[in-house]
Amino acid sequence: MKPKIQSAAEQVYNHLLDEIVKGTRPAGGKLSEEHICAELGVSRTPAREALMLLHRDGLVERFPRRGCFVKSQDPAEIAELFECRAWLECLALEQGFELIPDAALAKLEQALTPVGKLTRAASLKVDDQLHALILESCPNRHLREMVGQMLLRTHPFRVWRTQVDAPVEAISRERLAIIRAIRRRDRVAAARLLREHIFGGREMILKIAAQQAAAGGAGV
Amino acid sequence: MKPKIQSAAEQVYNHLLDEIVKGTRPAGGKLSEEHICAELGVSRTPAREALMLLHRDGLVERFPRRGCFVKSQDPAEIAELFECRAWLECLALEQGFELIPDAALAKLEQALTPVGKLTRAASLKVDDQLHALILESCPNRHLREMVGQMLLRTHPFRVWRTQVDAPVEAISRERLAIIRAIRRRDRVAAARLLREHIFGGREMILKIAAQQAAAGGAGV
DNA sequence: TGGTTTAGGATTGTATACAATGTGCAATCT
DNA sequence: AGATTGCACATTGTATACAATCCTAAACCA
Repeated sequence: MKPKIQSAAEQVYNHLLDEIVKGTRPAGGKLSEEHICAELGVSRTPAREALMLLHRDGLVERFPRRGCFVKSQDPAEIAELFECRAWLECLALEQGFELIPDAALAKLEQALTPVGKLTRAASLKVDDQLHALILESCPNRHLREMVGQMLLRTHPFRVWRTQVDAPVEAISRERLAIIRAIRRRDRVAAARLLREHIFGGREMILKIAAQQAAAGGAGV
Repeated sequence: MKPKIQSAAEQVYNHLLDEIVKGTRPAGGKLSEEHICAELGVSRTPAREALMLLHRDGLVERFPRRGCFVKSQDPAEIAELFECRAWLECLALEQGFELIPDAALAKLEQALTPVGKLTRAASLKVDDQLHALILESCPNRHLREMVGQMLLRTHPFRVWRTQVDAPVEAISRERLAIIRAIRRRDRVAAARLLREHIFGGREMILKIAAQQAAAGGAGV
């Protein structure tokens, strides 16, 4: 493990990325360049660069001469986001289907075996690993990049689920079904289950968004 | 038409984008910040920003502390690029299938009618319009963005075809078949024809790349 | 009282100066 | 002769200063 020295711009980028993805930075919040500089102890140049990178990732909106804001998505946009992710991830799954190593799948299946008593954190971790596995097994680099972007953009919404009483066991069963379908190399079933899994997540997110809109008034 | 005042960074971006897409800047060529400044009469800050945007578009490679280069793609990468574009564009076509206005299709069909005597330029123009139509009719914004990126990244290779005696008439017939399939709302046929059309283009590009590799020695 | 205008402050866009790092060549040593 | 080390140069990364624009709000006029 080398210390991996990284530039100031990368540090700012990673810091802000982490905060946005984890939900620390509220959606719609302003990202003033000077404020970021003061907070992280760098000059405006790397701060600007980091904001541009976050804009590239679709996590930040930039308005010329007005500044940057953490991207706030209305329900329609969220729906489109998950829709697109479902398409692309299913595509990636189908393309790399034969390349997914059974050993990794077995490990994931084992991590899910006592489906009844899984903590939410453990379930989420397996979810990450499953989607990462699908991503990495895709042989087409461009598709990999795009699926990665979709995962990144939808990631901020995952924390929402922790705020609601998500049916952990049912969702874990969905994941298990996907993994087993891949293990027995049932292409169409795996793709269908994956799509349904992502769309199920979308519905849950949209439900929470509707609740928030009803409660908070102003959208996210 | 407002003059649409644009920032220095945008001007540099548009300028370089145009040059790269049109093939004026040779693939693999270095893009020195200072050199660009001197050429376009701006300072290094907007030049850097433009290079970052081109990097985002996948048209420029950035090596830390070493500089930027026009992205040079080996045949395997080119193949992957067109493959990914075919998948995404077919997806976009299917999603926006019913939304493609017949009037626009009719216009394109008319522009192709005397298939025998079409200039290469006219044929390319119709190609642009056809793919733009498919892109714009897709209702999912994220998918639109991604298909747009794919079109951008594959665009530099289109000029290659002008260097070879591409069978203009045959390709025009392919386009006509796609348009007619959409007009009669034959979903599966349209998707299949579009995929074959893009893959055909890929094969042609790869053939030329192989020729260039054989002739020039060093890759693009 | 309500709308318009204009000064003020704050923030982004751009230019430039400085610091850090990589590259290439030449001199030296084995 | 070949490899290696050291130095000079070129280029990128960062910091800071200046210019242009936008937002706010108070003052002004009808």
